This record gives sequence, C-alpha cells and structure tokens, in this order.
Amino acid sequence: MSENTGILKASDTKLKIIKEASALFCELGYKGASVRKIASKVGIRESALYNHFKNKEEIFLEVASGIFSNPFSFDADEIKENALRGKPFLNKFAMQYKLLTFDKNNESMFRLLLIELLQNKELREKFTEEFHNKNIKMLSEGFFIMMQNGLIRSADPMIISYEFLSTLFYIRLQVTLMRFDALSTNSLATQFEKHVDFFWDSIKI
Amino acid sequence: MSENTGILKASDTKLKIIKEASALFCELGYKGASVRKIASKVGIRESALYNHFKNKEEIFLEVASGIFSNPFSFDADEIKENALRGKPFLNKFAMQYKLLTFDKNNESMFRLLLIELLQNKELREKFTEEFHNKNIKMLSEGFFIMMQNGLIRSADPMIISYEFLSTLFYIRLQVTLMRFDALSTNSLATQFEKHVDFFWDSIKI
DNA sequence: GTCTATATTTGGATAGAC
DNA sequence: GTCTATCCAAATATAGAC
Repeated sequence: MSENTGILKASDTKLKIIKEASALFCELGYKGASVRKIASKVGIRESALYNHFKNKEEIFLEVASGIFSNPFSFDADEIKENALRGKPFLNKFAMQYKLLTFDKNNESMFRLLLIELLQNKELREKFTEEFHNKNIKMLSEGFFIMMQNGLIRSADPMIISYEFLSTLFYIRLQVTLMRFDALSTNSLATQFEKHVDFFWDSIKI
Repeated sequence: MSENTGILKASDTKLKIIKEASALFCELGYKGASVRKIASKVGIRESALYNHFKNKEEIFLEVASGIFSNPFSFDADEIKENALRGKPFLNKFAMQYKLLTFDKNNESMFRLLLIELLQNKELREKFTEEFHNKNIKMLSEGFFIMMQNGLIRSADPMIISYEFLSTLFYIRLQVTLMRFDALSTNSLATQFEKHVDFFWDSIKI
C-alpha cells in the first residue's frame, strides 16, 4: 500500500508536468517554454523535473506525441456504407473534422503543430502522414465507391480528395488563428457545412 | 564624396544585416536566430549591430515587413477582362500563386510566416488581410462577373472564392514543407493545374 | 561605425542534503 | 522525489576606446 502511494504520486507529478508543459509549449513554442517556467507551473524545482525526464527534449517529445492521437475513427465498413449514400459521407467526415477543430484539446495540439512544424522534422513527417496521407486514402476510397455507383462525376479520386481535404484544413487554420486571438468565429461557424454543400454540388451527377 | 562613402557603407551594412537576419529568422525562428549568429553572419560584432538597430525586435520587424510585399498585381480592368473569358481567370491567378510558391524569396518569407504566425499578433492580422481577405475580394469580383455572364453556375461568390483559394494555400503549404526537407516536389508540380481543371469543371455551366 | 570588454539575465542541467 | 545551491553556456545589451 505504501509502495503504491509512492508510485502513484510519481505518476501524478509526471502527468502534471506533461499537462503544464503542453500548455506552455502550445503558447510559447519549444524555445519559449523554458524548463524553469514548466517547473514553476508544476510547482516544483527544475531539478525535480529531471527525476521524471532525461531532459527538455524528452518532455517535448512526450507532449508532441499527443498531437496525432485519435484523429478519426472511420472503419472500412463504415466508409463503404456512408459512401454508398453519397453526400452523408462528406457530411460525416466534415463534421468530425469540425469537431476536432473546436475541441479544446485538439486545438492546443494543432497550435503546437503550427508552432513547431518548421522546427521539427519528425513533426513534419507525422503531419504529412496523419493529416494528409491518411485522410486522402480514406476519402479516396469513399469517392471511388461513389464513382462506381454513379453518384458523382468521373475524376481522379485522389484529386477529389485533395480538393475536399484542403478546404477543411484551411477552415481549421482560420478558426484556430481567430480563436487564438479570442476573435468571434461566427463568420466561420457554418463554413464546414457550406463547404460540404458546395463540394457536393460540384461532383454530384 | 567622403561623406557619401560613409553613408553608403552604413546603408550597405544595414542591408546586409537585414539579409542575413532574414535567412536566419526563416531557418531558426525568432528565438533561434540569436543576435550573435546574425552578427557573425554579417561579419561584425554584436555591439556593432546596435548602431543600426535599437534591438533584436527592430531587426525582426524590418525583416517581417518584407513578408507581404507585392503578392499579386491584378488591377480591376485586368480582372474584368480575364473574368469574361472564364477559365483563363482561374489559370492566371493560380499560375501567379504557383510562381510565388516556388520563388526563392517568397518561399523564405512564407516559411517565416509559418514559424512566427502564432507568436506574433501583427503577423496574424497581416496574414488574414493580405493572404486571405485581399485574395477573396479579388476572386469574388471575378466570379461575380462570370456568374453575370452565365459562364458559371449560381453560388455565393465569396464561397466559390474561399473554395478556390483554400486549395491553393494548401498546395503552397505542402510544397513549402517538402522543399524545406529537400524532398522532390514532382508529385505536386502539376497540382496547381489539376486544381484549376477540377475547379473549373465544378463551376462551369 | 566597429571593436574589446563587460554587465546582466535567462536557460539547461547536475550534486548532494533531506 | 523534492529541495537548495551551484555550474556553465548562451543570449541581450551597454560602455568606452579607436
């Protein structure tokens, strides 16, 4: 019992470090979030941090690993099922994207991604894989099925996916920037829906 | 004559500072580009920098002011003329966008923009104005004219513009990231053209 | 206008007591 | 596992000689 208490406390502190470090990295970037500031927010000394992490870089990597956690949760069957219905496929995808955009946790991670994208090669690679390739693949399967079933006009499914995804990303970027400055996102609130409407009209037969 | 020489030399050094600082800021970000590194690249001591700039921030602001210099150069007549022809309007806009994307100087500035976007409010505001609002306005006028002339289907010109612009931005982002890692952009080389083709098929009547 | 020298601050990291 | 104390490096900036 006394052993467990000790272990639990250690884990608690580590979690708190991750949490506070994450907030500081998101706000100030890697360089801006000093070890001192992190320790201070956690409520311990710098030296105590090094009982949980080898160095600053290790803290960052642990925080950064959260950026790409669970983006979407379509499975193959779900894709096929929705794709056969046409527009609902687009709607479901866009609405999940919208949910992520406005989700507090995902928003923080997206900020961190933007801040460190050009400073961290691993982040860029993961970005390409998780934010682009994975989504393009998923969408392409859907559009391919729609095409097969005569729901949409003929075109390269990869191109259609690219066009559909790029606008979603752009909306997300705009929303993130506006929310960063505490600006109202009213004007963008329905942009996801408008995108789906416009896009469906662009490809439907 | 001796006076002019002195003044010219001063100006030369200042220009060189801007140039080297720009390269370093683009590569390392604001915090990463230390005054030491800048001075070293210029070939002078840190202290000498302060004869040309009050402080580091002032150097950065001068560099950052170059980010938004001369993006596009459509005038109202040119817009109208091209819009009346339909697709060439899209092509011209996209090709100018592509040119900027691959232009070495503009590329550096775009990197700097990405690196500092979330660290600098002024940059965000300028970004919204110069990269978004200005382009949306320009495009909207074109699409409005096309709609009036029965060249494209009926829709909100702002929405059409948003859809068209967002993909261009996304391509630019991808290209910039790949070139940053010295990856081949072959797979993206024709993406601008493909975008125009797909988009025109999406709106033409 | 540039240099040497230096002040001052901040940041990352370690040693050793408790 | 946390603390105090301390080290060392790097960064911004200034003073004063040339």
